[in-house]
Amino acid sequence: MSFTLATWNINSVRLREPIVCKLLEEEGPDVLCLQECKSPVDKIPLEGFRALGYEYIVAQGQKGYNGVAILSKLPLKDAGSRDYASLGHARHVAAELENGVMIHNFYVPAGGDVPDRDVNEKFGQKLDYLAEMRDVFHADAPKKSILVGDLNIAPREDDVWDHKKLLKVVSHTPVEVEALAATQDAGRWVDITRQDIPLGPLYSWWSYRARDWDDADKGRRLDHVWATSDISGAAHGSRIHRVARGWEKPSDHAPVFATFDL
DNA sequence: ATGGTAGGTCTCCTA
Repeated sequence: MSFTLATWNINSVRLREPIVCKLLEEEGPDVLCLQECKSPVDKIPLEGFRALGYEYIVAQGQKGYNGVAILSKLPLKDAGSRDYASLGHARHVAAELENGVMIHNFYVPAGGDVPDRDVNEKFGQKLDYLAEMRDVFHADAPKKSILVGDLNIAPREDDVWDHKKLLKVVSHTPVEVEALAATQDAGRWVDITRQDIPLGPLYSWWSYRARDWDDADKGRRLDHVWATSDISGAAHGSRIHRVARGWEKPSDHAPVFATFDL
Protein backbone atom coordinates (compact mmCIF):
# COMPACT_ATOMS: atom_id res chain seq x y z
CA MET A 1 0.00 0.00 0.00
CA SER A 2 0.99 3.56 -0.64
CA PHE A 3 0.25 6.56 1.51
CA THR A 4 1.10 10.23 1.41
CA LEU A 5 1.83 12.21 4.49
CA ALA A 6 2.19 15.94 5.03
CA THR A 7 3.40 18.08 7.91
CA TRP A 8 2.39 21.69 8.41
CA ASN A 9 2.86 24.28 11.13
CA ILE A 10 -0.45 26.13 10.77
CA ASN A 11 -0.13 28.78 13.52
CA SER A 12 -3.68 28.44 14.91
CA VAL A 13 -5.87 25.59 13.69
CA ARG A 14 -9.04 27.60 14.35
CA LEU A 15 -8.02 30.65 12.33
CA ARG A 16 -6.55 28.44 9.62
CA GLU A 17 -9.43 25.97 9.27
CA PRO A 18 -10.28 27.20 5.73
CA ILE A 19 -6.80 26.66 4.34
CA VAL A 20 -6.35 23.34 6.15
CA CYS A 21 -9.53 22.23 4.35
CA LYS A 22 -8.19 23.67 1.10
CA LEU A 23 -5.04 21.59 1.43
CA LEU A 24 -7.03 18.46 2.29
CA GLU A 25 -9.34 19.00 -0.69
CA GLU A 26 -6.69 19.88 -3.24
CA GLU A 27 -3.85 17.58 -2.21
CA GLY A 28 -5.65 14.87 -0.21
CA PRO A 29 -2.75 13.54 1.87
CA ASP A 30 -3.71 10.37 3.74
CA VAL A 31 -2.20 11.80 6.91
CA LEU A 32 -1.72 15.46 7.87
CA CYS A 33 0.40 16.34 10.90
CA LEU A 34 -0.19 19.81 12.30
CA GLN A 35 1.84 21.92 14.72
CA GLU A 36 1.09 25.14 16.57
CA CYS A 37 -2.62 24.42 16.71
CA LYS A 38 -2.85 26.90 19.61
CA SER A 39 -6.04 25.24 20.79
CA PRO A 40 -7.31 22.86 23.44
CA VAL A 41 -8.14 19.53 21.78
CA ASP A 42 -11.88 19.93 22.36
CA LYS A 43 -11.90 23.25 20.48
CA ILE A 44 -10.18 21.98 17.32
CA PRO A 45 -12.74 22.40 14.50
CA LEU A 46 -13.00 18.75 13.50
CA GLU A 47 -16.31 18.76 11.61
CA GLY A 48 -14.92 20.24 8.41
CA PHE A 49 -12.00 17.81 8.46
CA ARG A 50 -14.33 14.85 9.10
CA ALA A 51 -16.53 15.89 6.20
CA LEU A 52 -13.49 15.61 3.93
CA GLY A 53 -12.83 12.05 5.05
CA TYR A 54 -10.39 12.70 7.88
CA GLU A 55 -12.21 10.71 10.53
CA TYR A 56 -9.24 9.80 12.67
CA ILE A 57 -7.44 12.28 14.88
CA VAL A 58 -4.99 12.15 17.73
CA ALA A 59 -3.93 15.40 19.33
CA GLN A 60 -2.33 17.15 22.26
CA GLY A 61 -3.48 20.66 22.99
CA GLN A 62 -3.24 23.59 25.33
CA LYS A 63 -4.74 27.06 25.44
CA GLY A 64 -2.98 29.68 23.35
CA TYR A 65 0.34 27.97 22.68
CA ASN A 66 1.85 24.95 20.97
CA GLY A 67 -0.44 22.02 20.21
CA VAL A 68 0.01 19.13 17.77
CA ALA A 69 -2.50 16.99 15.89
CA ILE A 70 -2.55 14.13 13.39
CA LEU A 71 -5.53 14.04 11.02
CA SER A 72 -5.92 10.86 8.98
CA LYS A 73 -8.10 9.15 6.42
CA LEU A 74 -6.48 5.87 7.48
CA PRO A 75 -7.31 4.29 10.83
CA LEU A 76 -4.98 5.46 13.58
CA LYS A 77 -4.20 4.10 16.99
CA ASP A 78 -3.28 6.73 19.57
CA ALA A 79 0.28 5.98 20.67
CA GLY A 80 0.40 8.67 23.34
CA SER A 81 2.73 11.55 23.89
CA ARG A 82 5.74 12.49 25.94
CA ASP A 83 6.53 15.72 27.75
CA TYR A 84 10.12 16.09 26.54
CA ALA A 85 12.28 18.27 28.79
CA SER A 86 9.34 18.40 31.23
CA LEU A 87 8.15 21.74 29.88
CA GLY A 88 4.46 20.90 30.30
CA HIS A 89 3.92 21.90 26.67
CA ALA A 90 1.81 20.10 24.03
CA ARG A 91 4.65 19.48 21.59
CA HIS A 92 4.52 15.77 20.77
CA VAL A 93 1.94 13.19 19.80
CA ALA A 94 2.33 9.75 18.26
CA ALA A 95 0.02 7.45 16.35
CA GLU A 96 0.28 4.03 14.73
CA LEU A 97 -1.16 3.07 11.36
CA GLU A 98 -2.70 -0.37 10.79
CA ASN A 99 0.36 -1.39 8.76
CA GLY A 100 2.45 -1.01 11.92
CA VAL A 101 4.07 2.29 10.95
CA MET A 102 4.55 4.65 13.91
CA ILE A 103 4.20 8.39 13.29
CA HIS A 104 5.80 10.90 15.64
CA ASN A 105 4.67 14.51 15.30
CA PHE A 106 6.92 17.09 16.98
CA TYR A 107 6.93 20.81 17.59
CA VAL A 108 10.42 21.54 18.93
CA PRO A 109 10.76 24.77 20.97
CA ALA A 110 11.79 27.75 18.84
CA GLY A 111 14.41 28.77 21.38
CA GLY A 112 14.02 32.53 21.72
CA ASP A 113 16.30 35.14 20.19
CA VAL A 114 19.71 34.77 21.85
CA PRO A 115 21.63 31.53 21.20
CA ASP A 116 23.09 31.30 24.72
CA ARG A 117 21.46 29.23 27.43
CA ASP A 118 23.09 31.29 30.19
CA VAL A 119 21.15 34.41 29.26
CA ASN A 120 18.17 32.88 27.43
CA GLU A 121 16.27 30.15 29.20
CA LYS A 122 14.32 29.27 26.08
CA PHE A 123 17.47 28.36 24.18
CA GLY A 124 18.42 25.97 26.99
CA GLN A 125 14.95 24.42 26.84
CA LYS A 126 15.36 23.84 23.10
CA LEU A 127 18.69 22.05 23.62
CA ASP A 128 17.24 20.06 26.53
CA TYR A 129 14.28 19.07 24.39
CA LEU A 130 16.54 17.77 21.61
CA ALA A 131 18.76 15.98 24.14
CA GLU A 132 15.82 14.09 25.57
CA MET A 133 14.64 13.14 22.07
CA ARG A 134 18.16 11.82 21.46
CA ASP A 135 18.19 9.85 24.71
CA VAL A 136 14.75 8.34 24.15
CA PHE A 137 15.65 7.17 20.63
CA HIS A 138 18.99 5.87 21.85
CA ALA A 139 17.38 3.86 24.66
CA ASP A 140 14.64 2.39 22.46
CA ALA A 141 15.59 2.25 18.79
CA PRO A 142 12.60 3.26 16.65
CA LYS A 143 11.52 0.85 13.89
CA LYS A 144 9.10 1.30 11.00
CA SER A 145 8.74 4.88 12.11
CA ILE A 146 8.24 8.29 10.58
CA LEU A 147 9.12 11.47 12.45
CA VAL A 148 7.75 14.77 11.19
CA GLY A 149 7.26 18.27 12.42
CA ASP A 150 8.51 21.76 12.95
CA LEU A 151 11.95 21.00 14.39
CA ASN A 152 12.84 24.71 14.34
CA ILE A 153 16.32 23.98 12.99
CA ALA A 154 17.58 24.36 9.43
CA PRO A 155 20.58 22.02 9.43
CA ARG A 156 22.24 22.46 6.03
CA GLU A 157 23.88 25.46 4.45
CA ASP A 158 21.36 25.26 1.63
CA ASP A 159 18.47 25.01 4.10
CA VAL A 160 18.76 28.77 4.71
CA TRP A 161 18.87 31.79 2.43
CA ASP A 162 22.31 32.88 3.68
CA HIS A 163 24.41 30.44 5.70
CA LYS A 164 27.00 32.97 6.88
CA LYS A 165 24.46 35.58 7.89
CA LEU A 166 22.50 33.04 9.93
CA LEU A 167 25.33 31.33 11.81
CA LYS A 168 24.44 33.27 14.98
CA VAL A 169 20.71 33.27 14.38
CA VAL A 170 18.68 30.79 16.41
CA SER A 171 17.60 27.93 14.09
CA HIS A 172 20.94 27.69 12.27
CA THR A 173 23.66 27.94 14.95
CA PRO A 174 26.29 25.17 15.01
CA VAL A 175 25.24 24.03 18.51
CA GLU A 176 21.66 23.49 17.32
CA VAL A 177 22.72 21.79 14.11
CA GLU A 178 24.92 19.44 16.15
CA ALA A 179 22.10 18.72 18.60
CA LEU A 180 19.74 17.90 15.74
CA ALA A 181 22.34 15.62 14.15
CA ALA A 182 22.82 13.79 17.47
CA THR A 183 19.06 13.26 17.74
CA GLN A 184 18.91 12.04 14.15
CA ASP A 185 21.86 9.67 14.62
CA ALA A 186 20.48 8.27 17.90
CA GLY A 187 17.36 7.02 16.11
CA ARG A 188 19.15 6.24 12.85
CA TRP A 189 16.68 8.57 11.18
CA VAL A 190 16.99 9.35 7.47
CA ASP A 191 16.11 12.85 6.27
CA ILE A 192 13.54 11.89 3.64
CA THR A 193 13.12 15.37 2.18
CA ARG A 194 16.84 15.60 1.43
CA GLN A 195 16.99 11.97 0.30
CA ASP A 196 14.49 12.93 -2.40
CA ILE A 197 15.73 16.47 -3.07
CA PRO A 198 19.47 16.31 -2.35
CA LEU A 199 20.61 19.45 -4.12
CA GLY A 200 19.89 23.13 -3.88
CA PRO A 201 18.13 25.59 -1.62
CA LEU A 202 15.01 24.28 0.09
CA TYR A 203 12.83 26.24 2.49
CA SER A 204 9.59 25.56 4.36
CA TRP A 205 9.26 28.81 6.34
CA TRP A 206 9.30 32.49 5.39
CA SER A 207 8.89 35.24 8.01
CA TYR A 208 5.70 37.28 8.17
CA ARG A 209 7.91 40.34 8.56
CA ALA A 210 9.25 40.45 5.04
CA ARG A 211 7.69 43.04 2.76
CA ASP A 212 7.40 40.44 0.01
CA TRP A 213 8.25 36.95 1.31
CA ASP A 214 8.12 35.39 -2.17
CA ASP A 215 10.31 37.96 -3.87
CA ALA A 216 12.84 38.27 -1.03
CA ASP A 217 12.82 34.46 -0.55
CA LYS A 218 14.66 34.64 2.78
CA GLY A 219 13.50 31.21 3.84
CA ARG A 220 14.61 28.42 6.11
CA ARG A 221 13.87 24.67 6.09
CA LEU A 222 12.52 24.21 9.61
CA ASP A 223 9.97 21.49 8.85
CA HIS A 224 11.14 17.94 8.38
CA VAL A 225 10.15 14.42 7.38
CA TRP A 226 12.39 11.67 8.70
CA ALA A 227 12.02 7.88 8.56
CA THR A 228 13.86 4.94 10.03
CA SER A 229 16.18 3.13 7.63
CA ASP A 230 13.95 0.03 7.45
CA ILE A 231 11.33 2.07 5.55
CA SER A 232 13.34 4.98 4.14
CA GLY A 233 13.76 3.10 0.87
CA ALA A 234 9.99 3.13 0.41
CA ALA A 235 9.86 6.92 0.45
CA HIS A 236 9.64 9.10 -2.64
CA GLY A 237 7.91 12.13 -4.06
CA SER A 238 8.94 14.65 -1.40
CA ARG A 239 7.89 18.23 -2.06
CA ILE A 240 7.32 21.49 -0.27
CA HIS A 241 3.97 23.05 -1.15
CA ARG A 242 5.27 26.59 -1.44
CA VAL A 243 2.10 28.02 -2.98
CA ALA A 244 0.27 27.45 0.31
CA ARG A 245 2.52 30.12 1.85
CA GLY A 246 0.78 32.57 -0.48
CA TRP A 247 -2.82 31.54 0.27
CA GLU A 248 -5.27 33.88 1.98
CA LYS A 249 -4.42 34.40 5.66
CA PRO A 250 -1.45 32.05 5.37
CA SER A 251 0.66 30.31 7.94
CA ASP A 252 4.30 31.39 7.80
CA HIS A 253 5.14 27.72 7.10
CA ALA A 254 4.48 25.68 3.96
CA PRO A 255 3.39 22.02 4.11
CA VAL A 256 6.03 19.35 3.45
CA PHE A 257 4.93 16.12 1.71
CA ALA A 258 6.32 12.61 1.29
CA THR A 259 4.90 9.36 -0.08
CA PHE A 260 5.70 5.86 1.21
CA ASP A 261 5.09 2.60 -0.70
CA LEU A 262 4.82 -0.06 1.98
C1' DA B 1 21.98 48.43 13.10
C1' DT B 2 17.21 48.04 13.29
C1' DG B 3 12.48 46.81 12.88
C1' DG B 4 9.48 44.59 10.53
C1' DT B 5 4.11 40.90 11.11
C1' DA B 6 0.99 37.62 13.15
C1' DG B 7 -1.91 34.96 16.76
C1' DG B 8 -3.84 34.36 21.32
C1' DT B 9 -5.19 36.28 25.25
C1' DC B 10 -5.95 40.07 28.29
C1' DT B 11 -1.91 43.54 28.17
C1' DC B 12 2.11 41.21 26.77
C1' DC B 13 3.94 36.76 25.44
C1' DT B 14 5.58 33.86 21.74
C1' DA B 15 7.07 33.01 17.20
